Order: sequence, then structure tokens, then C-alpha cells
Amino acid sequence: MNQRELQRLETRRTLAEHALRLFRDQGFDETTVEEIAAAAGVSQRTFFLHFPTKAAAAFPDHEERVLSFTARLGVGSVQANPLLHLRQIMLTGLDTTSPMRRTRYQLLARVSALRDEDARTDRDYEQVIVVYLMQSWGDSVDVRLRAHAVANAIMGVVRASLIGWGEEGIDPQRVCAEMLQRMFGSPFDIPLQSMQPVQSTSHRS
Amino acid sequence: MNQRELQRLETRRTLAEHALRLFRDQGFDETTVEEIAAAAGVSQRTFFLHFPTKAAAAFPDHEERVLSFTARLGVGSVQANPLLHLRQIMLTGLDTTSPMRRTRYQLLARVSALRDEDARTDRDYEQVIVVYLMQSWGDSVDVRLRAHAVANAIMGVVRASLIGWGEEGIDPQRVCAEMLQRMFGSPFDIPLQSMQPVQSTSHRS
DNA sequence: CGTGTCGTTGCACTGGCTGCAGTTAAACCG
DNA sequence: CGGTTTAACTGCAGCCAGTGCAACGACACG
Repeated sequence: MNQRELQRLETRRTLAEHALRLFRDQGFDETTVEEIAAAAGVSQRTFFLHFPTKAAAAFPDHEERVLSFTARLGVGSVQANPLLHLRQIMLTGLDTTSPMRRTRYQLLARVSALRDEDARTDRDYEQVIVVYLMQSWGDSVDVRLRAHAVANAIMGVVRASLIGWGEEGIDPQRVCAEMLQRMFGSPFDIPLQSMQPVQSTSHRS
Repeated sequence: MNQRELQRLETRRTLAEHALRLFRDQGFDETTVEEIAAAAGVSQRTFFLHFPTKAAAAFPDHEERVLSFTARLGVGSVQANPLLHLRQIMLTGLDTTSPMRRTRYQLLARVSALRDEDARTDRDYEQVIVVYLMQSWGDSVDVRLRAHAVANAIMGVVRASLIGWGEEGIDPQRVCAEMLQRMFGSPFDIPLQSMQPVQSTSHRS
């Protein structure tokens, strides 16, 4: 690792750290980018060399997390039980050890600008999941819709768990694992086994 | 209806119309609020009396649609089969007659700022759905997560259908109805009947 | 040591958005 | 009808997020 890259990473880390601290202590809207930069000891212009928007500084590890998620999901290798594998990867990605992440989710409940940013990051995960599922299931319109539904359902559970973690301290690991297991256990994965060619199977009503 | 309210509504309508037209014809980022206002024959300041943000002008009927959705869902009255009712309301809310709505969803695929706005509006729907479902199912943590999952799954299908409509002209009415019926028919509503007290039922795997 | 690269900087500028103090005309009321 | 209130709209000054550009200085590299 270069001294240059090192310095760059350090600057980025410092910026993100001060950004989150200021957002938490004095509010998102009440914090200017100028303040964050000053607290980190760099210029405002430098802030925007590291983050595209003010809100993005609250999610500094987003890109690497998506990459890690994609890698662990092993896009390219078709699993025997895609949903089971997906659940596993999803759960191992839940990192509840870092207090910084806790702070982030506490902020999410209050700051709409950060919810917007979070939604934007979730769209990246959704895309990865959809691609992954369609590799297993095929690529008809029906399958794509089903994949989007599954992705949104899973992420809905995860997001709700994490927000519950932030707000009330509920352990997302446990509650999320139970919920996903229940979802994948009965309602989801059984009917989905018949998902390669989705012909009109027996509905009721 | 007053002449004043009439004029106000007319101004709002005109602003939204020109906004969507300009977004479509020359791009979102390439259109300034000043331009939209000028095209509608009002001042820039007036634009922000009608819409909180530039992107909001692309969703001028959002608030009334959410209100209508809430009313039709009949929050307050518990249905015999909540999911069936929800699906019905969801589908009748799909309006594919207006070419303006089509244009909106065509834009959604291209303009990230509008996807953000769309995600924001979806959060309102999610909230309504969660409240509705929890009225039927109770209000434990598990139920709330399940409600969020269901809401996200449904909206994932609807959103994907509508974007498919915008991009490729696929009829969202049909494809969405089939998908939701399949989701609610087998994987969703049967296990959910046992959702009042969610005790650990039989999973496999 | 010389040259090129790169993280950083200052500056000027655009554009979304807001607060405030007006103007005009519709609405209301005695 | 005449006076007062209300509300849609306007102009202006200003804040702040975000960008393009030209420069500077330190590190990398041959």
C-alpha cells in the first residue's frame, strides 16, 4: 500500500467519521459540508472528491459492501438451493458489531435524506439479487417480477430489523434470521421450486 | 369550488404538465425549475409553493393517490382476508389509461433523481400497508417484520411491472395480477393465516 | 535528478430551495 | 355597495450543495 493511497483512505475515513458524528450530534440539515470538511481538516472541495453527496458520507463502505455481497453470493455459480444460499449470505452480511453502523441506523429513523440514500444503496443490492435469482430461475417476465418481489421482501425484512435495532436495540441477527427462515421455510421456497417455467398452477380464489 | 382554488389547481396542473414534458424532451438535469415555471407562465417562486422539490412535480397526484389508497383499503375496518383485500385494492389502483403515467414510468428507468422520488412515495404506501396488516395480524415484532416484507414484496412486483410497462409496453394489469395472485395464492396467504401468534412452526432445512 | 502522477486546494459559478416583504384580486361581511 | 380580510403570486436577497478549472506541492518512478 502506497503512502498516497494510505493518506487518501485516511482522509476518507476521517471525513466519514466526522460526518456521522456531526449528523448525530447536531442533525443532518444543521450540518454543512463545509463544517464536516473543516472538522476533518481538509477543504470542502476535497469532501466532494471522496463522496458524491453529503448524505453519501454516512455510507462510506457501501460500495465495498455491495462488492463483498456480490462476491460471497458467487454470481456466476448456480447453487442447488438459491434461496437458501441467498438467505445465508444475507445473514452473514448483517454486521452488528460496529457501533458506527448502529449510529447509522439510529439516524435513518429520523433523517429523511438518509433514508433516501439508504433506499439508493438498497437498489444496488436489489439488482444483484435479481441477477442472481434469474441465473437460477431463468429470465422470463414472470421470473423477473418474482425475483424483484423476493429481493424486496428480503430487504424489507432486513431493513425493518436494522431500523428496529437502531430504535429499540432489538437484535437484528436473531429476529431477522427467524423471519427469513420462516419466509424461506414455508411460504417462499416450496412454491418457488416450481419456478423454471411458471405455468398457471392451482390458485384458490 | 372557488375561483381561487380553481386557479390554484390549474396552475399546479400546468406546472406538472410542463415539468414532465421538459423532463421527457430534454432530460431532468438539463431542465431548470426556472424553465418549468417560465413555460407555465409563473415565477420560479410559485413553483415551490406548489411542489417541495423539482422532482416532486413529476408526481403531482401522489398525495391524493395515497389518500385514495388508504381510503379504499378502509384502514379501520378489519377484513376477513386482509391479503386478498389488499391485492384487490392494489390492482384497482393500477391506472394504465393515462399516457402521462406511462411517460412517468418511462422516465423512471432513466432518471435516478426520479427513482429517488418514486422510492420516497413508495415509503408512504409501505407505511399504509404495514398499518393495515398489523391491524389484522397484531403488533408483535415478528408481525411488523412480516408486514414490511409483504409490503415490500407487493410493491416490488408492482414497481417492476410498471417499469416493464414503461420500458417495453408490457401490460402491467395482466402481469401484475397474475404475479400477485400467484404470490398470494400459494406462498403467501396460507402460511399467513397462522400469523396471529407466530410461534415457531415447522420449517424444513 | 527530472518528470509525471495524484491528492488536494481556491475560486468562481450554477441551480435548488427558503425567508421575507410586498402586490393584486378574489372572498367575505356589515 | 364599500371596507376589510385572505390567499395566490411575485421579486429579491441569500444559503448551501455540487461542479469545472487551473494551480500547487509532494510523492512515485525511471
